[in-house]
Amino acid sequence: MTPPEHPRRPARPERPGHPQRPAPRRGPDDRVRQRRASHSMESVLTEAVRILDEAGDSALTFRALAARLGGGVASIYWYVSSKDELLERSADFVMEQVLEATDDVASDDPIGDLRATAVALFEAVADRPWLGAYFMRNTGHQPNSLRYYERVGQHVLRLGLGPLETFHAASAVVGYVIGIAADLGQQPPDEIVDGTTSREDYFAHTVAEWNELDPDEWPFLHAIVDVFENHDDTDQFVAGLDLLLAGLRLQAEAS
Amino acid sequence: MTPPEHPRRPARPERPGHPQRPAPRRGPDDRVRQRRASHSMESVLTEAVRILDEAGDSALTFRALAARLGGGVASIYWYVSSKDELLERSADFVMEQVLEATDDVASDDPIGDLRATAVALFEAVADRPWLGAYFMRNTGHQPNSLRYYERVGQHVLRLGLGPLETFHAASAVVGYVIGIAADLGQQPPDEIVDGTTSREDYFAHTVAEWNELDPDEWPFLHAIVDVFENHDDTDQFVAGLDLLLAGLRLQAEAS
DNA sequence: CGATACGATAGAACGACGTTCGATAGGATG
DNA sequence: CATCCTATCGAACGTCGTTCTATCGTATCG
Repeated sequence: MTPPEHPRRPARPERPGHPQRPAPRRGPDDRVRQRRASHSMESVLTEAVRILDEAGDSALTFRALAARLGGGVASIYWYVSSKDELLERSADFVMEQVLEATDDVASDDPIGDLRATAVALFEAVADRPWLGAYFMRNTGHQPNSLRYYERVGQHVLRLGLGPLETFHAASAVVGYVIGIAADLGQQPPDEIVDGTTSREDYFAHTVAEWNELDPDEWPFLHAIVDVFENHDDTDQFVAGLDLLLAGLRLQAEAS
Repeated sequence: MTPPEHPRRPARPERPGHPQRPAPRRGPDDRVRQRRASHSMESVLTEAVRILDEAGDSALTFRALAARLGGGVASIYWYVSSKDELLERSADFVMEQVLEATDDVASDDPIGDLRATAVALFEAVADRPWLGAYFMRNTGHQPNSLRYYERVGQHVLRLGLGPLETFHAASAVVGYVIGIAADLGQQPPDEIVDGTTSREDYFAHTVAEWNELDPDEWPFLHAIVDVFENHDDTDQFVAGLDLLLAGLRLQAEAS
Protein backbone atom coordinates (compact mmCIF):
# COMPACT_ATOMS: atom_id res chain seq x y z
CA MET A 1 0.00 0.00 0.00
CA THR A 2 2.76 2.38 0.80
CA PRO A 3 4.11 3.68 -2.47
CA PRO A 4 7.28 2.04 -3.66
CA GLU A 5 10.43 3.29 -2.05
CA HIS A 6 13.03 1.42 -3.89
CA PRO A 7 16.20 2.04 -1.99
CA ARG A 8 15.40 0.74 1.43
CA ARG A 9 17.04 0.21 4.73
CA PRO A 10 15.92 2.90 7.07
CA ALA A 11 17.69 4.06 10.18
CA ARG A 12 21.16 2.76 9.55
CA PRO A 13 22.46 2.21 13.05
CA GLU A 14 24.55 5.02 14.39
CA ARG A 15 28.28 4.76 14.36
CA PRO A 16 29.75 3.46 17.54
CA GLY A 17 32.07 5.84 19.32
CA HIS A 18 35.24 3.76 19.38
CA PRO A 19 35.96 2.53 15.93
CA GLN A 20 39.70 2.29 15.88
CA ARG A 21 41.17 -1.12 15.94
CA PRO A 22 44.14 -2.26 13.90
CA ALA A 23 42.57 -3.98 10.99
CA PRO A 24 44.59 -6.94 9.71
CA ARG A 25 45.23 -5.00 6.56
CA ARG A 26 44.29 -7.72 4.22
CA GLY A 27 43.29 -5.30 1.58
CA PRO A 28 42.65 -5.92 -2.08
CA ASP A 29 45.85 -7.70 -2.83
CA ASP A 30 46.68 -7.94 -6.47
CA ARG A 31 46.57 -11.64 -6.50
CA VAL A 32 43.62 -12.63 -4.36
CA ARG A 33 41.20 -10.25 -5.97
CA GLN A 34 38.23 -10.66 -3.69
CA ARG A 35 35.33 -9.79 -5.90
CA ARG A 36 32.37 -8.38 -4.12
CA ALA A 37 29.02 -9.17 -5.53
CA SER A 38 26.74 -6.48 -6.80
CA HIS A 39 23.01 -6.95 -6.56
CA SER A 40 19.87 -5.05 -7.35
CA MET A 41 16.28 -5.35 -6.30
CA GLU A 42 15.47 -6.89 -9.64
CA SER A 43 18.25 -9.45 -9.61
CA VAL A 44 17.34 -10.49 -6.09
CA LEU A 45 13.70 -11.03 -6.99
CA THR A 46 14.53 -12.70 -10.27
CA GLU A 47 16.73 -15.28 -8.58
CA ALA A 48 14.24 -15.75 -5.76
CA VAL A 49 11.47 -16.51 -8.24
CA ARG A 50 13.78 -18.85 -10.11
CA ILE A 51 14.45 -20.84 -6.97
CA LEU A 52 10.78 -20.93 -6.10
CA ASP A 53 9.85 -22.13 -9.55
CA GLU A 54 12.50 -24.79 -9.64
CA ALA A 55 12.26 -26.26 -6.20
CA GLY A 56 9.29 -24.74 -4.46
CA ASP A 57 8.53 -22.98 -1.29
CA SER A 58 10.91 -24.70 1.05
CA ALA A 59 13.96 -24.33 -1.19
CA LEU A 60 14.06 -20.57 -0.93
CA THR A 61 16.46 -19.79 1.89
CA PHE A 62 18.62 -16.76 2.35
CA ARG A 63 21.68 -18.93 2.09
CA ALA A 64 20.57 -20.58 -1.15
CA LEU A 65 19.63 -17.21 -2.59
CA ALA A 66 22.94 -15.67 -1.56
CA ALA A 67 24.81 -18.52 -3.17
CA ARG A 68 23.01 -17.95 -6.45
CA LEU A 69 23.74 -14.28 -6.30
CA GLY A 70 27.36 -14.99 -5.53
CA GLY A 71 27.34 -12.94 -2.37
CA GLY A 72 26.78 -13.09 1.35
CA VAL A 73 23.63 -13.81 3.25
CA ALA A 74 23.41 -10.51 5.04
CA SER A 75 23.49 -8.51 1.82
CA ILE A 76 19.97 -9.56 0.96
CA TYR A 77 18.75 -7.65 3.96
CA TRP A 78 19.68 -4.47 2.18
CA TYR A 79 16.81 -5.10 -0.22
CA VAL A 80 14.22 -6.82 1.96
CA SER A 81 13.77 -6.62 5.67
CA SER A 82 12.55 -10.16 6.22
CA LYS A 83 11.77 -13.40 4.48
CA ASP A 84 8.09 -12.59 4.51
CA GLU A 85 8.78 -9.43 2.60
CA LEU A 86 10.96 -11.35 0.18
CA LEU A 87 8.12 -13.74 -0.55
CA GLU A 88 5.57 -10.99 -0.88
CA ARG A 89 7.74 -9.03 -3.26
CA SER A 90 8.46 -12.16 -5.24
CA ALA A 91 4.76 -12.85 -5.57
CA ASP A 92 4.11 -9.31 -6.63
CA PHE A 93 6.98 -9.51 -9.06
CA VAL A 94 5.20 -12.33 -10.86
CA MET A 95 1.88 -10.55 -10.65
CA GLU A 96 3.26 -7.87 -12.91
CA GLN A 97 3.32 -10.40 -15.72
CA VAL A 98 -0.27 -11.37 -15.04
CA LEU A 99 -1.26 -7.74 -15.28
CA GLU A 100 0.52 -7.37 -18.59
CA ALA A 101 -1.14 -10.51 -19.92
CA THR A 102 -4.57 -9.10 -19.13
CA ASP A 103 -3.83 -5.58 -20.27
CA ASP A 104 -5.70 -5.83 -23.50
CA VAL A 105 -8.77 -7.61 -22.17
CA ALA A 106 -11.58 -5.25 -23.12
CA SER A 107 -14.57 -6.44 -25.06
CA ASP A 108 -18.19 -5.33 -24.87
CA ASP A 109 -19.03 -8.26 -22.61
CA PRO A 110 -17.99 -7.50 -19.02
CA ILE A 111 -18.51 -11.07 -17.90
CA GLY A 112 -16.41 -12.41 -20.72
CA ASP A 113 -13.64 -10.02 -19.72
CA LEU A 114 -14.01 -11.09 -16.13
CA ARG A 115 -13.60 -14.65 -17.23
CA ALA A 116 -10.46 -13.99 -19.24
CA THR A 117 -8.92 -12.00 -16.40
CA ALA A 118 -9.61 -14.76 -13.92
CA VAL A 119 -8.27 -17.51 -16.15
CA ALA A 120 -5.04 -15.62 -16.68
CA LEU A 121 -4.38 -15.45 -12.96
CA PHE A 122 -5.34 -19.06 -12.47
CA GLU A 123 -2.86 -20.24 -15.05
CA ALA A 124 -0.11 -18.22 -13.47
CA VAL A 125 -0.80 -19.67 -10.04
CA ALA A 126 -1.24 -23.19 -11.35
CA ASP A 127 2.25 -22.96 -12.79
CA ARG A 128 3.59 -21.59 -9.53
CA PRO A 129 2.06 -23.31 -6.52
CA TRP A 130 3.97 -21.09 -4.12
CA LEU A 131 2.22 -18.02 -5.47
CA GLY A 132 -1.15 -18.78 -3.95
CA ALA A 133 0.01 -18.63 -0.38
CA TYR A 134 1.52 -15.17 -0.56
CA PHE A 135 -0.92 -13.49 -2.86
CA MET A 136 -2.94 -10.46 -1.89
CA ARG A 137 -1.46 -9.82 1.50
CA ASN A 138 -2.39 -6.41 2.65
CA THR A 139 1.04 -5.39 3.82
CA GLY A 140 2.06 -2.70 1.43
CA HIS A 141 4.53 -4.70 -0.61
CA GLN A 142 2.10 -5.86 -3.26
CA PRO A 143 0.97 -2.97 -5.43
CA ASN A 144 0.31 -5.30 -8.34
CA SER A 145 -2.04 -7.51 -6.38
CA LEU A 146 -4.11 -4.49 -5.54
CA ARG A 147 -4.00 -3.44 -9.16
CA TYR A 148 -5.32 -6.84 -10.17
CA TYR A 149 -8.17 -6.55 -7.70
CA GLU A 150 -8.95 -3.14 -9.13
CA ARG A 151 -8.96 -4.51 -12.63
CA VAL A 152 -11.39 -7.27 -11.78
CA GLY A 153 -13.52 -4.72 -10.01
CA GLN A 154 -13.62 -2.44 -13.03
CA HIS A 155 -15.10 -5.21 -15.13
CA VAL A 156 -17.72 -5.80 -12.46
CA LEU A 157 -18.49 -2.10 -12.30
CA ARG A 158 -19.72 -2.20 -15.87
CA LEU A 159 -22.53 -4.52 -14.82
CA GLY A 160 -24.21 -1.57 -13.16
CA LEU A 161 -24.78 -3.18 -9.79
CA GLY A 162 -24.80 -1.34 -6.49
CA PRO A 163 -21.61 -0.80 -4.48
CA LEU A 164 -22.27 -3.71 -2.15
CA GLU A 165 -23.03 -6.18 -4.91
CA THR A 166 -20.02 -4.94 -6.85
CA PHE A 167 -17.77 -5.42 -3.86
CA HIS A 168 -19.12 -8.89 -3.21
CA ALA A 169 -18.83 -10.00 -6.81
CA ALA A 170 -15.27 -8.84 -7.30
CA SER A 171 -14.20 -10.38 -4.01
CA ALA A 172 -15.91 -13.65 -4.86
CA VAL A 173 -14.16 -13.94 -8.21
CA VAL A 174 -10.70 -13.20 -6.82
CA GLY A 175 -11.29 -15.43 -3.82
CA TYR A 176 -12.43 -18.28 -5.99
CA VAL A 177 -9.37 -18.05 -8.19
CA ILE A 178 -6.96 -18.06 -5.29
CA GLY A 179 -8.80 -20.81 -3.50
CA ILE A 180 -8.91 -23.24 -6.36
CA ALA A 181 -5.44 -22.40 -7.53
CA ALA A 182 -3.93 -22.88 -4.09
CA ASP A 183 -5.79 -26.14 -3.72
CA LEU A 184 -4.80 -27.54 -7.07
CA GLY A 185 -1.31 -26.21 -6.79
CA GLN A 186 -0.46 -27.95 -3.56
CA GLN A 187 2.21 -30.39 -4.43
CA PRO A 188 1.53 -34.04 -3.74
CA PRO A 189 3.43 -34.36 -0.53
CA ASP A 190 6.49 -36.44 -1.05
CA GLU A 191 6.99 -38.90 -3.78
CA ILE A 192 6.33 -36.83 -6.87
CA VAL A 193 8.78 -34.11 -5.94
CA ASP A 194 11.51 -36.70 -5.66
CA GLY A 195 10.51 -38.13 -8.97
CA THR A 196 10.16 -41.55 -7.43
CA THR A 197 6.49 -41.59 -8.36
CA SER A 198 4.91 -40.12 -11.42
CA ARG A 199 1.84 -37.94 -11.29
CA GLU A 200 -0.11 -40.70 -13.00
CA ASP A 201 0.85 -43.26 -10.41
CA TYR A 202 -0.12 -40.88 -7.68
CA PHE A 203 -3.53 -40.36 -9.25
CA ALA A 204 -3.98 -44.05 -9.79
CA HIS A 205 -3.15 -44.64 -6.16
CA THR A 206 -5.83 -42.22 -5.01
CA VAL A 207 -8.34 -43.71 -7.39
CA ALA A 208 -7.59 -47.19 -6.14
CA GLU A 209 -8.14 -46.09 -2.57
CA TRP A 210 -11.44 -44.49 -3.42
CA ASN A 211 -12.59 -47.59 -5.20
CA GLU A 212 -11.97 -49.65 -2.11
CA LEU A 213 -14.35 -47.59 -0.02
CA ASP A 214 -17.86 -48.82 0.67
CA PRO A 215 -20.09 -47.52 -2.16
CA ASP A 216 -23.07 -47.20 0.16
CA GLU A 217 -21.17 -44.89 2.46
CA TRP A 218 -19.31 -43.00 -0.26
CA PRO A 219 -21.75 -42.68 -3.17
CA PHE A 220 -20.34 -39.37 -4.35
CA LEU A 221 -16.74 -40.46 -4.58
CA HIS A 222 -17.78 -43.55 -6.49
CA ALA A 223 -19.93 -41.50 -8.83
CA ILE A 224 -17.08 -39.21 -9.80
CA VAL A 225 -14.03 -41.42 -9.51
CA ASP A 226 -13.93 -42.00 -13.25
CA VAL A 227 -14.08 -38.37 -14.25
CA PHE A 228 -11.66 -37.56 -11.46
CA GLU A 229 -9.11 -39.92 -12.89
CA ASN A 230 -9.08 -38.14 -16.22
CA HIS A 231 -9.82 -34.63 -15.10
CA ASP A 232 -7.95 -31.55 -16.18
CA ASP A 233 -7.22 -28.89 -13.61
CA THR A 234 -7.99 -25.96 -15.84
CA ASP A 235 -11.29 -27.47 -16.98
CA GLN A 236 -12.28 -27.97 -13.40
CA PHE A 237 -11.43 -24.41 -12.55
CA VAL A 238 -13.26 -22.94 -15.53
CA ALA A 239 -16.36 -25.00 -14.87
CA GLY A 240 -16.68 -23.61 -11.37
CA LEU A 241 -15.89 -20.11 -12.53
CA ASP A 242 -18.67 -20.33 -15.10
CA LEU A 243 -21.13 -21.27 -12.40
CA LEU A 244 -20.12 -18.22 -10.44
CA LEU A 245 -20.34 -15.98 -13.48
CA ALA A 246 -23.71 -17.41 -14.46
CA GLY A 247 -25.02 -16.42 -11.06
CA LEU A 248 -23.51 -12.99 -11.47
CA ARG A 249 -25.08 -12.53 -14.89
CA LEU A 250 -28.42 -13.48 -13.43
CA GLN A 251 -28.03 -10.86 -10.76
CA ALA A 252 -27.01 -8.21 -13.27
CA GLU A 253 -30.01 -8.90 -15.47
CA ALA A 254 -32.38 -8.73 -12.54
CA SER A 255 -31.25 -5.28 -11.48
CA MET B 1 -7.05 -41.55 2.42
CA THR B 2 -5.63 -44.44 4.29
CA PRO B 3 -8.10 -45.30 6.96
CA PRO B 4 -7.34 -43.82 10.34
CA GLU B 5 -4.81 -45.61 12.41
CA HIS B 6 -4.72 -43.74 15.58
CA PRO B 7 -1.67 -44.77 17.48
CA ARG B 8 1.42 -44.53 15.38
CA ARG B 9 5.11 -45.18 15.18
CA PRO B 10 7.22 -47.69 13.37
CA ALA B 11 5.78 -50.97 12.25
CA ARG B 12 2.81 -50.67 14.47
CA PRO B 13 1.85 -54.07 15.74
CA GLU B 14 -1.73 -54.91 16.35
CA ARG B 15 -3.26 -54.34 19.67
CA PRO B 16 -2.27 -57.09 22.01
CA GLY B 17 -4.97 -59.67 21.93
CA HIS B 18 -6.69 -58.72 25.10
CA PRO B 19 -9.78 -56.82 24.04
CA GLN B 20 -11.54 -56.69 27.34
CA ARG B 21 -9.53 -55.54 30.26
CA PRO B 22 -10.83 -52.04 29.87
CA ALA B 23 -9.69 -50.44 33.09
CA PRO B 24 -6.66 -51.60 34.94
CA ARG B 25 -6.06 -47.93 35.60
CA ARG B 26 -3.41 -47.88 38.13
CA GLY B 27 -0.75 -45.34 38.56
CA PRO B 28 2.60 -46.63 39.71
CA ASP B 29 2.09 -45.08 43.07
CA ASP B 30 -0.69 -42.99 44.47
CA ARG B 31 1.55 -40.94 46.60
CA VAL B 32 4.63 -40.25 44.57
CA ARG B 33 3.83 -37.83 41.82
CA GLN B 34 4.70 -39.23 38.48
CA ARG B 35 7.79 -37.60 37.07
CA ARG B 36 7.26 -38.87 33.57
CA ALA B 37 4.44 -37.37 31.60
CA SER B 38 1.75 -39.46 30.01
CA HIS B 39 0.21 -38.36 26.76
CA SER B 40 -2.31 -39.63 24.27
CA MET B 41 -3.07 -38.83 20.67
CA GLU B 42 -6.08 -36.86 21.80
CA SER B 43 -4.27 -34.81 24.43
CA VAL B 44 -1.51 -33.99 21.95
CA LEU B 45 -3.96 -32.76 19.33
CA THR B 46 -6.09 -30.94 21.87
CA GLU B 47 -3.13 -28.96 23.14
CA ALA B 48 -1.85 -28.36 19.62
CA VAL B 49 -5.18 -26.91 18.57
CA ARG B 50 -5.27 -24.81 21.72
CA ILE B 51 -1.92 -23.27 20.89
CA LEU B 52 -2.94 -22.67 17.30
CA ASP B 53 -6.15 -20.99 18.37
CA GLU B 54 -4.49 -18.80 20.95
CA ALA B 55 -1.40 -17.67 19.15
CA GLY B 56 -1.62 -18.82 15.59
CA ASP B 57 0.44 -20.75 13.16
CA SER B 58 3.89 -19.68 14.19
CA ALA B 59 3.39 -20.33 17.89
CA LEU B 60 3.02 -24.06 17.48
CA THR B 61 6.48 -25.50 18.05
CA PHE B 62 7.41 -28.88 19.40
CA ARG B 63 9.03 -27.22 22.36
CA ALA B 64 6.00 -25.12 23.20
CA LEU B 65 3.74 -28.12 22.80
CA ALA B 66 5.96 -30.29 24.97
CA ALA B 67 5.96 -27.63 27.67
CA ARG B 68 2.18 -27.58 27.71
CA LEU B 69 2.03 -31.32 27.92
CA GLY B 70 4.56 -31.29 30.69
CA GLY B 71 6.90 -33.63 28.88
CA GLY B 72 9.87 -33.75 26.59
CA VAL B 73 10.10 -32.71 22.98
CA ALA B 74 10.96 -36.09 21.58
CA SER B 75 7.90 -37.73 23.09
CA ILE B 76 5.64 -36.02 20.58
CA TYR B 77 7.30 -38.00 17.83
CA TRP B 78 5.67 -41.07 19.23
CA TYR B 79 2.33 -39.74 18.04
CA VAL B 80 3.26 -37.85 14.89
CA SER B 81 6.19 -38.34 12.59
CA SER B 82 6.66 -34.71 11.61
CA LYS B 83 5.34 -31.25 12.13
CA ASP B 84 3.45 -31.43 8.87
CA GLU B 85 1.61 -34.45 10.12
CA LEU B 86 0.91 -32.70 13.40
CA LEU B 87 -0.68 -29.81 11.55
CA GLU B 88 -2.66 -32.06 9.25
CA ARG B 89 -3.98 -34.12 12.13
CA SER B 90 -4.81 -30.96 14.05
CA ALA B 91 -6.76 -29.65 11.11
CA ASP B 92 -8.60 -32.91 10.73
CA PHE B 93 -9.25 -32.96 14.46
CA VAL B 94 -11.17 -29.72 14.10
CA MET B 95 -12.92 -30.95 10.96
CA GLU B 96 -14.63 -33.59 13.04
CA GLN B 97 -16.58 -30.85 14.78
CA VAL B 98 -17.58 -29.36 11.45
CA LEU B 99 -18.87 -32.73 10.38
CA GLU B 100 -20.91 -33.07 13.53
CA ALA B 101 -22.32 -29.59 13.10
CA THR B 102 -23.56 -30.47 9.62
CA ASP B 103 -24.77 -33.93 10.50
CA ASP B 104 -28.42 -33.05 10.57
CA VAL B 105 -28.46 -30.92 7.45
CA ALA B 106 -31.06 -32.65 5.29
CA SER B 107 -33.99 -30.79 3.83
CA ASP B 108 -35.75 -31.30 0.54
CA ASP B 109 -33.74 -28.50 -1.04
CA PRO B 110 -30.30 -29.76 -2.06
CA ILE B 111 -28.98 -26.29 -2.73
CA GLY B 112 -30.12 -25.05 0.64
CA ASP B 113 -28.35 -27.97 2.27
CA LEU B 114 -25.26 -27.22 0.23
CA ARG B 115 -25.39 -23.69 1.49
CA ALA B 116 -25.69 -24.67 5.12
CA THR B 117 -22.86 -27.16 4.81
CA ALA B 118 -20.59 -24.58 3.22
CA VAL B 119 -21.39 -21.89 5.76
CA ALA B 120 -20.58 -24.24 8.63
CA LEU B 121 -17.09 -24.87 7.28
CA PHE B 122 -16.53 -21.23 6.56
CA GLU B 123 -17.33 -20.22 10.10
CA ALA B 124 -14.98 -22.82 11.47
CA VAL B 125 -12.13 -21.62 9.28
CA ALA B 126 -12.88 -17.96 9.89
CA ASP B 127 -12.45 -18.63 13.60
CA ARG B 128 -9.23 -20.50 12.95
CA PRO B 129 -7.10 -18.86 10.29
CA TRP B 130 -4.51 -21.60 10.49
CA LEU B 131 -7.03 -24.17 9.37
CA GLY B 132 -7.24 -23.00 5.78
CA ALA B 133 -3.63 -23.70 4.95
CA TYR B 134 -3.64 -27.34 6.01
CA PHE B 135 -7.08 -28.35 4.91
CA MET B 136 -7.74 -31.08 2.41
CA ARG B 137 -4.22 -32.29 1.91
CA ASN B 138 -4.25 -35.57 0.18
CA THR B 139 -1.77 -37.28 2.44
CA GLY B 140 -3.79 -39.84 4.27
CA HIS B 141 -4.00 -38.11 7.60
CA GLN B 142 -7.25 -36.30 6.97
CA PRO B 143 -10.16 -38.73 6.82
CA ASN B 144 -12.59 -36.06 7.95
CA SER B 145 -11.70 -33.69 5.16
CA LEU B 146 -12.50 -36.39 2.66
CA ARG B 147 -15.71 -37.09 4.50
CA TYR B 148 -16.65 -33.44 4.21
CA TYR B 149 -15.98 -33.48 0.49
CA GLU B 150 -18.16 -36.56 0.21
CA ARG B 151 -20.94 -34.87 2.13
CA VAL B 152 -20.91 -31.82 -0.11
CA GLY B 153 -20.88 -34.15 -3.08
CA GLN B 154 -23.90 -36.05 -1.86
CA HIS B 155 -25.95 -32.89 -1.78
CA VAL B 156 -24.84 -32.13 -5.33
CA LEU B 157 -25.73 -35.64 -6.43
CA ARG B 158 -29.37 -34.97 -5.65
CA LEU B 159 -29.45 -32.33 -8.37
CA GLY B 160 -29.35 -35.08 -10.93
CA LEU B 161 -26.47 -33.76 -12.98
CA GLY B 162 -23.96 -35.87 -14.86
CA PRO B 163 -20.80 -37.15 -13.21
CA LEU B 164 -18.61 -34.41 -14.69
CA GLU B 165 -20.91 -31.59 -13.67
CA THR B 166 -21.32 -33.13 -10.25
CA PHE B 167 -17.58 -33.33 -9.79
CA HIS B 168 -17.09 -29.78 -10.93
CA ALA B 169 -19.84 -28.36 -8.75
CA ALA B 170 -18.71 -30.06 -5.56
CA SER B 171 -15.11 -29.07 -6.17
CA ALA B 172 -16.11 -25.49 -6.87
CA VAL B 173 -18.06 -25.17 -3.64
CA VAL B 174 -15.31 -26.62 -1.47
CA GLY B 175 -12.65 -24.63 -3.29
CA TYR B 176 -14.58 -21.43 -2.89
CA VAL B 177 -15.01 -21.96 0.83
CA ILE B 178 -11.33 -22.65 1.42
CA GLY B 179 -10.23 -19.81 -0.80
CA ILE B 180 -12.33 -17.13 0.80
CA ALA B 181 -11.75 -18.43 4.29
CA ALA B 182 -8.00 -18.56 3.86
CA ASP B 183 -8.04 -15.09 2.39
CA LEU B 184 -10.17 -13.55 5.09
CA GLY B 185 -8.44 -15.49 7.79
CA GLN B 186 -4.98 -14.23 7.07
CA GLN B 187 -4.05 -12.20 10.06
CA PRO B 188 -3.09 -8.62 9.46
CA PRO B 189 0.61 -9.04 9.54
CA ASP B 190 1.98 -7.41 12.62
CA GLU B 191 0.29 -4.82 14.68
CA ILE B 192 -3.02 -6.45 15.47
CA VAL B 193 -1.49 -9.62 16.82
CA ASP B 194 0.51 -7.60 19.28
CA GLY B 195 -2.56 -5.70 20.26
CA THR B 196 -0.81 -2.45 19.53
CA THR B 197 -3.37 -1.66 16.85
CA SER B 198 -7.02 -2.50 16.90
CA ARG B 199 -8.77 -4.10 14.00
CA GLU B 200 -10.71 -0.90 13.46
CA ASP B 201 -7.57 1.19 13.22
CA TYR B 202 -6.13 -1.24 10.75
CA PHE B 203 -9.23 -1.02 8.60
CA ALA B 204 -9.28 2.73 8.87
CA HIS B 205 -5.68 2.81 7.77
CA THR B 206 -6.42 0.79 4.63
CA VAL B 207 -9.44 2.93 3.87
CA ALA B 208 -7.40 6.08 4.22
CA GLU B 209 -4.80 4.76 1.82
CA TRP B 210 -7.41 3.84 -0.74
CA ASN B 211 -8.97 7.25 -0.50
CA GLU B 212 -5.67 8.86 -1.35
CA LEU B 213 -5.41 7.04 -4.65
CA ASP B 214 -6.34 8.78 -7.87
CA PRO B 215 -10.07 8.16 -8.48
CA ASP B 216 -9.58 8.14 -12.24
CA GLU B 217 -7.08 5.34 -12.00
CA TRP B 218 -8.83 3.43 -9.23
CA PRO B 219 -12.56 3.81 -9.86
CA PHE B 220 -13.45 0.44 -8.39
CA LEU B 221 -11.69 0.92 -5.07
CA HIS B 222 -13.30 4.30 -4.68
CA ALA B 223 -16.71 2.88 -5.53
CA ILE B 224 -16.53 0.23 -2.84
CA VAL B 225 -14.42 1.86 -0.16
CA ASP B 226 -17.47 2.78 1.90
CA VAL B 227 -19.02 -0.65 1.90
CA PHE B 228 -15.59 -2.13 2.47
CA GLU B 229 -15.15 -0.10 5.62
CA ASN B 230 -18.29 -1.53 7.16
CA HIS B 231 -18.29 -4.94 5.59
CA ASP B 232 -18.83 -8.19 7.43
CA ASP B 233 -16.73 -11.18 6.49
CA THR B 234 -19.52 -13.69 6.68
CA ASP B 235 -21.86 -11.53 4.59
CA GLN B 236 -19.18 -11.22 1.97
CA PHE B 237 -18.66 -14.95 1.91
CA VAL B 238 -22.35 -15.79 1.73
CA ALA B 239 -22.96 -13.29 -1.06
CA GLY B 240 -20.35 -14.94 -3.26
CA LEU B 241 -21.57 -18.40 -2.32
CA ASP B 242 -25.08 -17.46 -3.37
CA LEU B 243 -23.82 -16.37 -6.76
CA LEU B 244 -22.17 -19.74 -7.18
CA LEU B 245 -25.26 -21.60 -6.05
CA ALA B 246 -27.51 -19.53 -8.30
CA GLY B 247 -25.41 -20.60 -11.25
CA LEU B 248 -25.60 -24.18 -10.10
CA ARG B 249 -29.38 -24.04 -9.73
CA LEU B 250 -29.60 -22.67 -13.25
CA GLN B 251 -27.55 -25.58 -14.51
CA ALA B 252 -29.66 -28.09 -12.63
CA GLU B 253 -32.90 -26.70 -14.00
CA ALA B 254 -31.57 -26.74 -17.54
CA SER B 255 -30.70 -30.41 -17.45
C1' DC C 1 44.07 15.54 -4.67
C1' DG C 2 43.36 13.62 -0.37
C1' DA C 3 39.73 13.21 3.17
C1' DT C 4 35.23 11.92 3.95
C1' DA C 5 30.57 10.41 3.79
C1' DC C 6 27.55 6.99 2.33
C1' DG C 7 25.60 3.14 -0.33
C1' DA C 8 26.39 -1.57 -0.34
C1' DT C 9 28.57 -5.94 0.85
C1' DA C 10 29.86 -9.69 3.82
C1' DG C 11 31.78 -12.90 7.82
C1' DA C 12 30.58 -14.49 11.99
C1' DA C 13 27.75 -15.29 15.54
C1' DC C 14 23.12 -16.12 17.95
C1' DG C 15 19.03 -18.22 19.25
C1' DA C 16 15.12 -20.96 17.80
C1' DC C 17 13.52 -24.52 15.38
C1' DG C 18 12.61 -29.60 13.49
C1' DT C 19 14.53 -33.80 13.93
C1' DT C 20 17.38 -37.92 15.49
C1' DC C 21 19.69 -40.93 18.70
C1' DG C 22 20.44 -43.56 22.52
C1' DA C 23 19.12 -44.53 27.07
C1' DT C 24 15.72 -45.92 30.28
C1' DA C 25 11.52 -46.20 33.13
C1' DG C 26 7.64 -49.07 34.12
C1' DG C 27 3.83 -52.20 33.24
C1' DA C 28 2.71 -56.58 31.13
C1' DT C 29 3.93 -61.12 29.88
C1' DG C 30 5.82 -65.87 30.57
C1' DC D 1 12.50 -62.96 38.18
C1' DA D 2 13.84 -62.31 33.33
C1' DT D 3 12.11 -60.42 29.30
C1' DC D 4 9.70 -57.78 26.23
C1' DC D 5 7.30 -53.71 24.58
C1' DT D 6 5.39 -49.18 25.04
C1' DA D 7 6.31 -44.71 26.07
C1' DT D 8 9.22 -41.17 27.63
C1' DC D 9 13.12 -37.94 27.82
C1' DG D 10 17.90 -35.39 27.62
C1' DA D 11 21.08 -34.13 24.65
C1' DA D 12 22.87 -33.22 20.46
C1' DC D 13 22.92 -31.97 15.32
C1' DG D 14 22.24 -29.24 11.37
C1' DT D 15 19.64 -25.55 9.28
C1' DC D 16 17.26 -21.60 9.28
C1' DG D 17 16.17 -16.32 9.80
C1' DT D 18 18.23 -12.57 11.71
C1' DT D 19 21.62 -9.22 13.75
C1' DC D 20 26.09 -7.19 14.64
C1' DT D 21 30.05 -5.28 13.17
C1' DA D 22 33.50 -4.31 9.95
C1' DT D 23 34.70 -3.13 5.69
C1' DC D 24 34.88 -2.00 0.56
C1' DG D 25 34.21 1.23 -3.36
C1' DT D 26 32.78 5.27 -5.23
C1' DA D 27 31.00 9.92 -5.60
C1' DT D 28 31.49 14.21 -3.36
C1' DC D 29 33.69 18.05 -1.44
C1' DG D 30 37.14 21.36 0.72
